[in-house]
Amino acid sequence: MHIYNTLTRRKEVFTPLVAGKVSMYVCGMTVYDYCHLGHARVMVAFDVITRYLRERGYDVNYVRNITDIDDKILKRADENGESITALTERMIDAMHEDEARLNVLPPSHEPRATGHIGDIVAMIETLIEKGFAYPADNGDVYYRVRKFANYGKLNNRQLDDMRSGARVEVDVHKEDPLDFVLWKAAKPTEAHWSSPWGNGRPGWHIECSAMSTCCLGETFDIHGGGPDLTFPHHENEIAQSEAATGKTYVNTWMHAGAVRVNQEKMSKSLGNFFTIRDVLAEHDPEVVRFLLVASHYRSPINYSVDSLTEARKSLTRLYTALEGVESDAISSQTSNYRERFTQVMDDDFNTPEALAVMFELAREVNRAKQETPEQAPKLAAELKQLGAVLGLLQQVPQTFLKGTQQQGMPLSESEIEAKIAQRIDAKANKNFAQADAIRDELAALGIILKDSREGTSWVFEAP
RNA sequence: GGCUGGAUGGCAGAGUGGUUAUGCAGCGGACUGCAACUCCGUGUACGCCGGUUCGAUUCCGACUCCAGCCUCCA
Repeated sequence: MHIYNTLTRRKEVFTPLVAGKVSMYVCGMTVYDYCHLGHARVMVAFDVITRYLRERGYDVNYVRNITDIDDKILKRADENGESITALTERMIDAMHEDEARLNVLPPSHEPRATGHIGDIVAMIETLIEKGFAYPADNGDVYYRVRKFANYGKLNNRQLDDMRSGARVEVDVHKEDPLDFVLWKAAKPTEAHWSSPWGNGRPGWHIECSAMSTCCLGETFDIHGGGPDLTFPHHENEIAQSEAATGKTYVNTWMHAGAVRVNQEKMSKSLGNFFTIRDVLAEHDPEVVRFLLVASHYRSPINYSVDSLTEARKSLTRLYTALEGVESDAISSQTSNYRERFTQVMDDDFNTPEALAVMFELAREVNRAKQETPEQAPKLAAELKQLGAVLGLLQQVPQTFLKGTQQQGMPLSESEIEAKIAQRIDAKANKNFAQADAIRDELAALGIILKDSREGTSWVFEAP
């Protein structure tokens, strides 16, 4: 199995530290606002990775943190006139709701920064003892970047290049402009914890070093996150952890590609983001998930309503293949399709190729349905099983196809069924004009009828 | 300015040193009362210029353009 490692900039054979086990940490959300599609990308990407690793027999310990103390949280809570805890709890609940709707399985552990202040303080103390950090006279504690020889290795960056291009404000309390904060002194009215350096709160980067070490050990297999975290966040994590432990922090670094809108990165600072809940208010969550899985996890993906429409059509094809076939049969034998699926997923989780295999299998199912019906359930079951690895195709086909998850259904199911019954009568009486009129009437509303030997079924496609 | 990626057919999106990706859309046929669904068949492709090679979309170099990071952002 090969995984692309951001650190070495190439695909490498994946060998976990402990045979059969995978330790994985992914940077999660800072909970001051609702999650947007960029967050969804990371959630879904690492959900697929986890599902696939488990499918391959690995025991995966998947840790994804929650940053629940941070400047933006303080600011937002203040603006809203609510307590920090009220804000973060509200956003954490919303996040869990969003991911459940996207069929993202919960991580094995979800540590919160505020739950690990002791570990954070201990790590900072170690860094000070080893000379990699220093308390400043304003109560902050900083990391001494130039002391860490390998600084920049994840981003292939030279310290002096950075200095010339640095746009960071020069902080008089720092020894060097590149130094970053580990512990931030609190103003008297701000939320704080006590520490050897006075009341304060952790800097952003240190919490991930502390929590990952705490949950997974000093060295672990995979560290993941969004595309904008390689610098400075992950670079700083390496500096902190490797200075503190003297050991390799992470073997494989994985980063998801950006979600774009109009070819520009979707981000908080650009203000061009769509929240997950806004998108799900109008689209079936599985369609959104399909869209995210239809591109390779490292590729940028451009979001638009058209791309969702495309995703819905593609997914409709897969569900159409499953429609009207028993798909819960258990088949233990390894087929050619499953082998190919495994082969492409083994190559850095190539989900677009995996879907291509599934589309070919869907064609095979459709063929079987009309030529060798006794073979169809086995093939359909396999398609559904492969879908499960990607977190797709687990709905009852009719449920998906009838679009009950979708907004804008103009008629109730019973009303539609009544129309269909009328049309069947008309057809039985050879009154094709009336039958066609009913079909056209429904089609105008986005309800497409499909006749088959078993009767008439329908699909809802928003007009 | 430094560092990363990328440029594929009408659109989306994989991949490969010589042979069909896949999906959507298009076209022809089968099925159908007519359609839809489904099936069968089918067209348009690898930014630009050089190099390596028997042969490059695929490897190497230059160029152009796009995106990301270098500041909080997934």
